[in-house]
Amino acid sequence: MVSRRLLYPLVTADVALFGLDERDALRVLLVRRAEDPEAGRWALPGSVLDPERDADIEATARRTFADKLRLELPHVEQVHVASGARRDPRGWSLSVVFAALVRCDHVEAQAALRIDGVDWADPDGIARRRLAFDHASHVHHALAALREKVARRALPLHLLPERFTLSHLQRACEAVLGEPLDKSAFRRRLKGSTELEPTDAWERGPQRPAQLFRAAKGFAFRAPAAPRGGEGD
Amino acid sequence: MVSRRLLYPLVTADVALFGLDERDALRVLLVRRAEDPEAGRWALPGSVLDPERDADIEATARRTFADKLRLELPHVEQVHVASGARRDPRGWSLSVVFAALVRCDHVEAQAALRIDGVDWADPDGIARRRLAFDHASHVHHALAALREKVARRALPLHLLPERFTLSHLQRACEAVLGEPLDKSAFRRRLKGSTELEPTDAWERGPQRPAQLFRAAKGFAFRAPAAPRGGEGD
DNA sequence: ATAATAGTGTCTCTAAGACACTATCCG
DNA sequence: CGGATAGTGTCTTAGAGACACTATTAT
Repeated sequence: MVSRRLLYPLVTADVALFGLDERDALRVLLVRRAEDPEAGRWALPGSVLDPERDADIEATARRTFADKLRLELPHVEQVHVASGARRDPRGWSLSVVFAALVRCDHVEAQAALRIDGVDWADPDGIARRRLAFDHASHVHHALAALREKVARRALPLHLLPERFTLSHLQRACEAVLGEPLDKSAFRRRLKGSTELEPTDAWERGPQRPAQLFRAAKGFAFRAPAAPRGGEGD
Repeated sequence: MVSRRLLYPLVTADVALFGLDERDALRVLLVRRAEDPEAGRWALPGSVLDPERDADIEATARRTFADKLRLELPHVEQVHVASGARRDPRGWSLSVVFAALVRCDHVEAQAALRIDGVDWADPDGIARRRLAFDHASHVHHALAALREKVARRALPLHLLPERFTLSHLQRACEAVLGEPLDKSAFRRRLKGSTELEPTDAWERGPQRPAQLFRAAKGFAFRAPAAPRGGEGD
């Protein structure tokens, strides 16, 4: 084992899966590890690369959820690479960190393979939870990337149900950014957006009905081009 | 060999090193591979991870230049991860792509270990050069990341000599973006910037002298915060 | 009626684009 | 002087922040 590891490090994919709770607060999914290393500790869900099954490292990330939580990931995105000899007791390792967004209600978070607990945690309170390995840093990177994108006007529609009100979308953005947005400016921006489509449906409640919107065809969670010469990827 | 590779993939760091040529056009450094796989083909410089020497994967990237080109990298940044069974004939592999900026004149590009040629290539003409492996895609990712940052108002000072004029900086930004910028707006932006410091020195030539500037202490190649709630990392 | 939320109008401020203008060197 | 590049001033426009306002439901 050791001799192999000298040439070929352990490669894993870890996923920071974000969702909104019933109060529309941002949450990140943690699992409690049932086995060593770091048994009993909370961590991001992740898997070791299996070259026989995984077409690429993103497939490893997606497989994590098929195996452990029976869940298909909608939007997955590379965020960071952490590597080194000391981050995992098993030796030199490299983790590709992914960020993903999901509707919380889509998830039946059930414990599974090598996992004996599942929790939707407050991402800002992560520091106090002493996560396994360097996963606190992973959460930090993923959260920063997510905030950056939303601050740059990407719409986190993957956090919302298929149809949603503009107020709900605003709450989602506020949850990500951690600060309130101005309603008028927010809606002004969306008025001219091609990423949103109004529907005929209206949400009714104990107040004025709100129009429901949905993502336009071909929607992707991307920030629009920068002021000058921004390049799409 | 094969049995190892089933569990532990080949891990490499590839570097897209950008510089400006004597006409201030953007260039990316390519090397010609002297050995198989892909012998004779042009590629990005890169190295296989050596867990005994490399503290992390960025160290692998930096070592590439110490070994092959006797060059210290100033600014290095993760850009992308490419992975899969088919991108390298040796089997399942994972490459972390880094982008780096350097003053061209700092580089004596000399062929070295396993390299029999070195060239500063036009990054936009890369498609025609049929690079080794998936390195054309690497260049594309690195260039997109670089453009994105400069479009978002990060200053690519690492492309310039220690002291430079505002016109020179503008040419550097234009080279990265591939389009002209307005002089007045450009300078207006820099007037209030804390990233630049004027010096007492002036560049003289066959025209009006230009004031020389330098990077402020603690300068880093980062885009300023987004309009609302942008997070530093 | 009130509470609650949806949705709009308007004023101001800032940054940027466009572009003409002045300044200072060399020869 | 002309040629070249450095550096400035000014007009206009687009977008965002602030915030007050109107609209429509349930009870």
